[in-house]
Amino acid sequence: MATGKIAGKSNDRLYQELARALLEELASGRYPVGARLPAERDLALRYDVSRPTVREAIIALEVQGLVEVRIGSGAYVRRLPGEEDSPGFNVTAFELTEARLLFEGEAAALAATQMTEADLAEIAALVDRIAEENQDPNGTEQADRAFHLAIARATRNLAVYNTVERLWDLRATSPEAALLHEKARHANIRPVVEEHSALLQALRARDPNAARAAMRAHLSAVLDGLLFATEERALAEARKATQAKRERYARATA
Amino acid sequence: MATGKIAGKSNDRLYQELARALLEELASGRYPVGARLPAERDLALRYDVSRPTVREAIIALEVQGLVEVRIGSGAYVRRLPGEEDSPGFNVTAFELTEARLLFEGEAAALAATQMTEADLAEIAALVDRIAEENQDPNGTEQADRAFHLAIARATRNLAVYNTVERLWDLRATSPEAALLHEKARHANIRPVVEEHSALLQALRARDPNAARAAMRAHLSAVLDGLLFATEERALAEARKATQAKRERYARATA
DNA sequence: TCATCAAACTGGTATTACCAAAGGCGCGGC
DNA sequence: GCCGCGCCTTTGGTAATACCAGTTTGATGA
Repeated sequence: MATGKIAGKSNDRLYQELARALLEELASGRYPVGARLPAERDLALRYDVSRPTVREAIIALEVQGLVEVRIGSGAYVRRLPGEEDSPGFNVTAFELTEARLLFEGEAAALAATQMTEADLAEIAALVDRIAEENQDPNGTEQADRAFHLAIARATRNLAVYNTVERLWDLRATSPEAALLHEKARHANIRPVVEEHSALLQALRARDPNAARAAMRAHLSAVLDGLLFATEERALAEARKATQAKRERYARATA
Repeated sequence: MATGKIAGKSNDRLYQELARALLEELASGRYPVGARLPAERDLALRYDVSRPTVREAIIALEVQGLVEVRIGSGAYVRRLPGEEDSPGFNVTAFELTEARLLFEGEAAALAATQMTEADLAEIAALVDRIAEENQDPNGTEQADRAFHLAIARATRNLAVYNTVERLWDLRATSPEAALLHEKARHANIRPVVEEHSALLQALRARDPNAARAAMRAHLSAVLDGLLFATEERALAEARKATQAKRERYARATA
């Protein structure tokens, strides 16, 4: 038989060892997404444990969202381990900014129609703050982040806010992305303030279409800055691909 | 007694109901961090379930890091629910769908210009699959999810894909959201297939604006379904607020 | 007073049984 | 020959019980 008994010398409880063994089987590709795991009784035989133990292990996987149990049918693979653990592992700075361009553009549009006066005041204050901190690169980044998050919060939609916040934080996941952003930031502080001001003006007018356009223009400029800051040969390909994407998209939506 | 039997009319399995009941007890502050839960045998008596079921529920909590089980001693509260685990804890089904409407609309538009023929073929196949599974509500949901994720993947942007996937999975975070969606799903299977087909057609034409419109129409219909399925007075307020938001936004963007 | 040890308590695992849902297979009708 | 209905097998869901292995507690005796 392929599997046999589990190691057994671990301090873990049996169900934990079994869950780990199953996890490895999932990672090995033996059970692709959508595949059905062997029946509980079969697993019990294979691993030489009792059925309650098998159930405990499967429930552990189920709680983690790895498998989905259908009564009378079986346990099916829902997603592979490691797919969600590191959310944006390979996400590049370009992809990230492209996603922000699309999503935050819509967030700005929604915010323009939903925000309160208090939201507006907070956003306006943050535009000023980023100008004040123009010496400290760290403070600038923080103020920039606060500005974008304030707009997201003004949508009065927690899911939107949470998504925008996460996209911003994903930058920290990739060292290259963070470095690239910092590099691009050194070049141009002033344009950012101007773009933010334009965005604020659109929000003041409560014009969703103008707000969307302003946010897209802003992040489009950020994307340009990233492309400009890219010199390394390692990123040249990604840069080229990104430019091609933008052109294709721009042409089709024109 | 405070606890008594568990509701019992849910579609959840017993261990899930019990886990939820225990979760509420944790949230209520009855068991602060460090406190010991009643013994498995006691819980079994209190909730009128068997000990294996109690164990399954405790393991579900343990996997989520909420309790820590010490052999021979008991299960101890490790941290309270909602402290760190669920990013969008209070996100409602309405907020979630609204966010998806905005973001997935843009994802569809981008996908229309970036997807490969293979992407298109996969998406087309998933439209058929959801029609085939129209009897099995569980299979329908899975096919629906796969369809939306395939479109996100066709953007060739990992950040976009990841965001869409996360928004979908956030549904599972909130029991009410999942329940509401399931309820709304029972009413209308056919429209979903038609809307997906319309979306596919827009993608085939590689028309980003049409794709965005189709996706927005689809999720707008989903949102309508959710609003329709909302009867409980507890949700009435949220429903009203959501409708007001949509009207305000529609008026401003018209 | 303190060390020791046994009994009670607690979780860990196995076994068995029975129920309900799902799915496959064959029979029978059309 | 094809389609549909129903039985029968398979699968997960739950319960009941027993026994083992750690932990805790407290009673007992030095």
